[in-house]
Formats: sequence, structure tokens, C-alpha cells
Amino acid sequence: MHDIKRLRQNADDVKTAIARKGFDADTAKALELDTRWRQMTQRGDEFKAELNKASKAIGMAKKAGRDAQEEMDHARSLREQAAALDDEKRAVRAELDTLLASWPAEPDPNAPEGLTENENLEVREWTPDEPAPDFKLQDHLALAEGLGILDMPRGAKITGGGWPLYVGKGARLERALINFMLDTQTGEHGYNELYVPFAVNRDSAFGTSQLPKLEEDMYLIEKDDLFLIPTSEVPITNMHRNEIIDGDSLPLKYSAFSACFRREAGAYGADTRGLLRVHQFNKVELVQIVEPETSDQTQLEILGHATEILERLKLRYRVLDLCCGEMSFGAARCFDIEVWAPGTESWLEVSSVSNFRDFQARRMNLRYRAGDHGKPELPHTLNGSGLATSRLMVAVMESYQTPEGRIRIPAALQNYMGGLDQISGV
RNA sequence: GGAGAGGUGGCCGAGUGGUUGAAGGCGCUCGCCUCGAAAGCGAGUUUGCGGUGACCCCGUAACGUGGGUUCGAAUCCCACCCUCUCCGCCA
Repeated sequence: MHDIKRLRQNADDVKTAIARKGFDADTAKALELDTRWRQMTQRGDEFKAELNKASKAIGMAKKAGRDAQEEMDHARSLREQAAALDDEKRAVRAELDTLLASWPAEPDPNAPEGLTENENLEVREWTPDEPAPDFKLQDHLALAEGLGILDMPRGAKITGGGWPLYVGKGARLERALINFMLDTQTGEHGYNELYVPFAVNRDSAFGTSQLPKLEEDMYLIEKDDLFLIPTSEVPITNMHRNEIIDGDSLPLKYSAFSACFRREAGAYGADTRGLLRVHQFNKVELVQIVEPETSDQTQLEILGHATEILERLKLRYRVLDLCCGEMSFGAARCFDIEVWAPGTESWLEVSSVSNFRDFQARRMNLRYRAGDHGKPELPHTLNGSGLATSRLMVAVMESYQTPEGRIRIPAALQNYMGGLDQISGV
């Protein structure tokens, strides 16, 4: 959500910034609505002031035993005028709020210019110190089906296409990845572990800015008007919605595992093979709520926490600085981490590390108070995946395959697999 | 799902439809006192919006949420949400 006060002062700056994301914000319309709203607010408050005064006078008159019929008639007409104005004002405010809520966040001045993935900037690439394989690589689907550890057809039977069913060692490997990641983030990087609800209400979905834009991308439980979470960012960050946090407790660092659900409406094509794009996947999420001055640094810290996982798994990855048009609705700056899938021969997004600055905080009325005195202020919120499994699973399987079609277990995961060092069957 | 009780400031807790943003207590902050502390005494201590960029000040709004009655609602009426207790069902 945008700051109306900033808009009053710097409408052109706001419009220009948002335009970098390829969005044309009608700031003139917003300013006009705001002006009308303020005028009506002022007039309405004057009516109410007079009404309050009149009511008190009536109260005193009655107490003194005097008749106050004339004053009461006058007060009634005041109330009616105030009420009419209020209705009108509410409508204008609703229109203004809807308009403001539809604008994406302003990108950071340092975010790369551009609207398509071609303008994303590669920041760095990391390659493990391993010899290149000297045999023909299979892709993850062929490998996993060959071993019987992934059963997409039965997943489709149970639910539908894109709902993976892991079997045996495949299921165990998925769980090992989750436990490894969660243990690393909570045990070593100082995140407080949460276990969150997998469904959220509309206020929460609005707070982290999935609503209104992404309504069609989420699963809606109509009967209860709840959304299945597309990421645990939503329940985690909304934990403190409508709260004033003690500044001394910042930064707040939370990590949680959750299943994530995405309709992927409109997504189709080559990306859909196997586990590349599915409706349900698992993810360990990292969220921080910090003081504004530190958020840029925090973003790099989270990026490091996420890439640490890939380095321990010895998986090749690269980091992209997303251009303005590629960032999510609420982000001011975003770094994507892509892991290399050698069998599929493509880079797979396994994490987005985003700085939302005060955009989400304002939407969800999340504030903090620095020191004992002073006004509540908006903190900055950030999150990053640390990491998402289904694609990570692809990279592990394809990178650790043997010429016989087996999958070696990365050293970092062997303890989580009961000491197993290779999958050769279910 | 059924029955009942309840939601008031950071916390506890009062509040007969009338000058109540809200008694009292706790906590916290500042001051006095003290060598220092405790105790005691005194003062202060919610947030949003508008006037105005900030302070002060003025106005307005907020007692779970949203409506309604009324000149006037924390108080009366309606709907909804949440919490607790009991019963039922259930992983």
C-alpha cells in the first residue's frame, strides 16, 4: 500500500517509480479523490463538533429540568446532514483505497530497469568443485520413474495433474531436504521456528499483497472464504498484523516449513514436465521484520542463508537481480536464486529473496515503537525461500545421478536418510 | 454441531443512556526525597484521521467487528467474529 501523504507531496515521483514496473498509476485520480475526501472530512467534523456541543447542552438542560425540544430538533437536523456527508465520504474513501491498493510497490532505485526476464541481471554464479559427469544424463522424471520414487500418474488419479505423489525413498528424500533446511535455518541462522496454518483469511492475503492481484492464482475454500497458502510468507508475516511491536525485539526472524498451493492458472508448456511446475510443493520460508535502516543489509543476509543450503548440497546456482517488471507486486528489490538442473538443462527458480520495505507493513498496519517514547513507525518486511523443495529435488536427482540410473545422496543429507548413501529403488 | 459465559487502555479491573478517551489498581517514565536504593509524595503515560511538513494546540473517530435506535451509546437492539466452559462428533 502506498503512503497517501507521500502521494500528496510527490505524486510525480510515485508515478514515475511505479511506471518502472510497467504499471500506469492514475495518481491524478487518487489526488482528486483525496482532496474531496479531506474536504468532506473537514466539513463532516464541523457538523459533528456542533452536534456534540448541542447534545451536551441538551443533557445539561434536561438535568436542570428544562424543556429542550427546540434544541433537539436542531440537533436532529445536524445529525442528518452529518450522516449524509459520511455516506458520501465513505464511498469516496473506498474508491481511493481500492485505487491505491491496486498499485504495485515502488521499486528500489538500484533495481535493474526492464520489464522482461531478459533484463534480469546475473549477480553471481557458484559451481561446486566436482568433476563433470561423463555419461548421458537423464532428466528427473525419467530417473524418478525408473526408480519408482515418484508416481505422477497416481497423483493425477488421486487429485489431478501436477499433484505429486512421492513414494518410498523419494518421500524420505523430500522429508530429508525439509528437515535439513529447517534445521540449518533455525539451528544455525537464528530463525525462530513456526508451524503455521496452511489456510488464511482475506485480511491476511491482502496484508502480504496476494490480494487483490493474485486471487485467481490461489485455491479458495469458498465455504469458509479461506485461501490455501501459496507460501508460508502469508501466515508468518501476518502473525503481527495490527500490532505495535517493541523496537527492542527487532529484528524478528521466523522460519517455517509449509506445503504451498498454487493454481498456476494460465501456466502451460514445457515447464510442466515432472516436478518443474506443480500445484503443491514444500518450502522452508525465511521472514524477517526489521528496522528500515537495516533492510538492505538484511536482504543480502537472507540471500546468504538461502544459498548456504545449495552450497552444502553442492549444487550449482546463480543469483539474479530482478528487473523492475519481473518483481512481485509488493517487492521493492528482489533477488532470485536459480539452481542448475543438468538433466533438464535449465535453471530452476528455487528462491525469491524480496525486500518489501514498508509496503506490506502499511497494508497490514504493522508497526514498531523504537524506544519508550516516540511514535509508532512502519518496519520493513522481507522474506526469502530457504528453499523450495520440488525444484530442489529435481536438481538433487539430476545432479547426483549415476550411469546406472541411481541417485547418490548428498553428504549433507545422509544423516537425514538414516545413513543411506544411494537410492537404487523404492 | 448444541448449551452457557465472556470480549473495556501495556496488564488487571470499574462503568445507572448525559460534559467518559474512559474510575481505581499494577506496570512504566520524569521529578522530589536519599550518600545510593527501597518506601513515600507529586506529575505524566492509547492510536488513527483532518486542520498544517514537524512540535504545540484545536476538531473528529475508536470500549471485539459491522449495522441500528437516540439530541446523545462502552451502556439499548440486530448480525457477525473470537475466547473460555460443558455436551456431542472426530484425526
